[in-house]
Formats: sequence, C-alpha cells, structure tokens
Amino acid sequence: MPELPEVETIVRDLQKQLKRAEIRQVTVVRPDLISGSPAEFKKRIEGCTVGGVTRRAKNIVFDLGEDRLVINLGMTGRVTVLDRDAEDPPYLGVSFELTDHRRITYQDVRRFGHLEVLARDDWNQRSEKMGVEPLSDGFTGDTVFRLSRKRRVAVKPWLMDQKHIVGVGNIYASEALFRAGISPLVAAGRLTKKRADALATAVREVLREAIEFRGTTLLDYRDARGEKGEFSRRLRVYDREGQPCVVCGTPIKRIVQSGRSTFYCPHCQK
DNA sequence: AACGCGCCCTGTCCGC
DNA sequence: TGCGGACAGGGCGCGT
Repeated sequence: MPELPEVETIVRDLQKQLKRAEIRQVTVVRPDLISGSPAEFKKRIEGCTVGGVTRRAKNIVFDLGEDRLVINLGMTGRVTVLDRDAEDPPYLGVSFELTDHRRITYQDVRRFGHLEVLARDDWNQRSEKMGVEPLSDGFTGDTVFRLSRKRRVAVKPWLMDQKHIVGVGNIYASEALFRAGISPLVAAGRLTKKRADALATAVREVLREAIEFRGTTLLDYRDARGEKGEFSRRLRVYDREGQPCVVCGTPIKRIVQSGRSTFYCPHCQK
C-alpha cells in the first residue's frame, strides 16, 4: 500500500507531532506483527523519548536513543496519533501510550506490516545494505544505467525491486515509466543511457509531486492524521485500464508482471 | 546470481 | 441472494 511518498508524508507528520514525546506504555494486541517477544519489545520502548522520526526506503524509523523502532506498513498498515481516550481503532495491532494526553496506534487489516526494535548499529548496518534512495543526490541517470546493466528482467519489476532502488512500488513504477515514455516490458539491461536518464528524472519527479499531494489513497492509505492522500486524482495510468491516455487518447492497458498489475499506454510507451 | 512464484491475511468487488 | 475467484500501495523464502 504505502510507497515512498506515503511513508514520507506520515514521517513528516509524526516529526511535527512527536517532538520529544515520551512513551509511557506499550500494548501489543497482535504479537505476530512484531519481532521477538512482546515483553522484550515493551521493555525496550517504554520510558523512551522519541528523538526524531525519519524514513529509510518504505520504513518509518523512530529514534529512541540507543535503539530504533522500525515500522514497515506492508499493504494496509497505518500509524496514527490519537487522543489517549479515543476508542481503539479497528484492527489495532500495537498501541503506544504517551506521557501527554495522546497515544500512537498501529493498525493493520491484513497484517503484512512489521514492527521491530533494534540497536542503532544493527539498524545502521541493515540500512547500509539497502538500495539507493531515489530522492538523494546520489541518484542519477548514471545510477539507473549502471545498476540495470545485464539485468534481463523487465524494467517495471526491476524498478520495484528494493535491492537496487528503494521506495518505488507498484503505483509509482507504472507512473514513472509512463512519464519517461518507456514500455514496462523492455528488459532493464537494454535501457540506453538516454532512457536511463529519463527514467531517473521521471522517478524523482513523480515521487516529489506525490509527496506534495500527500500520497496516493486508493483504498486504505491514511496519513498520521487519518487523512487520505490527494495524488490519486493525478495518476496518469495506474488503475486506469481502458480509460484514454491523457496524452494521446489510446486506451490504457493492464498487464500482469511478476504477479502485479502494470498499467501503461501502448502508444506513448515503447 | 538472478528471477519467478507462492505465500502471508483480510476485505471488497464482480460475474454467474 | 449467494458463492467463488480475482485482486489489493509489500516483502520474504523457496526452487530453478
């Protein structure tokens, strides 16, 4: 569900809302969502002050001092800051009661999400092994060109593979390829340098715009205030099968690649 | 090593 | 109306 823009939106909300927030008590409602035992999870978080909230790939990272609380939202995870007295939201997985009048809740219908506490160094090590951040200075057409060499897989699933570039999921992969005029079916390794440049630009632009509009809500996504994202209406191909291409009017096609839907314009994307 | 696929789980929608 | 199948922003582990 949430890709880079949605996670980034949530993180920015949380940064503002949780300045120096202190966590008093943790309640694990669904132990299958966390790594390790609920007792250990509680022990390592209770009493900690949130020093900051950042994003790495599609993960929300809470700075707890020595430890990091890392949340991956899976498909339907939500992190919301509520009044402490507000009733439990549906599909509540974990609740973090703060020392002020609020609490942070994690809800997840499908429970593909994941919460984990780990030591700062362990997290840093893991983070170093992840793919490149597409909004970082280090991400250019050269990056795309270099990483895609000799890859025979189609560029769309390649773009979604977090080993190379992080944060791009099913929606923004289709959207970026449309903007770059590249067919989702071409082999990643066959991209010319020029097309790699265009793709890098398209990825950066679509992610930036989506953040500006607070992400895409198809169904489940909500930001940390419980609001939907506004980028949905600006999608050019995703979920638009049969509708006219915004550029040329050709009906948008839907195909399945690696088990995921891909949407594209067969006329504009070659 | 790289890649495709099934699976995790619950809800919704569509066709028959 | 009811039911089965397909599908949904992700990611892991398996086999080839």
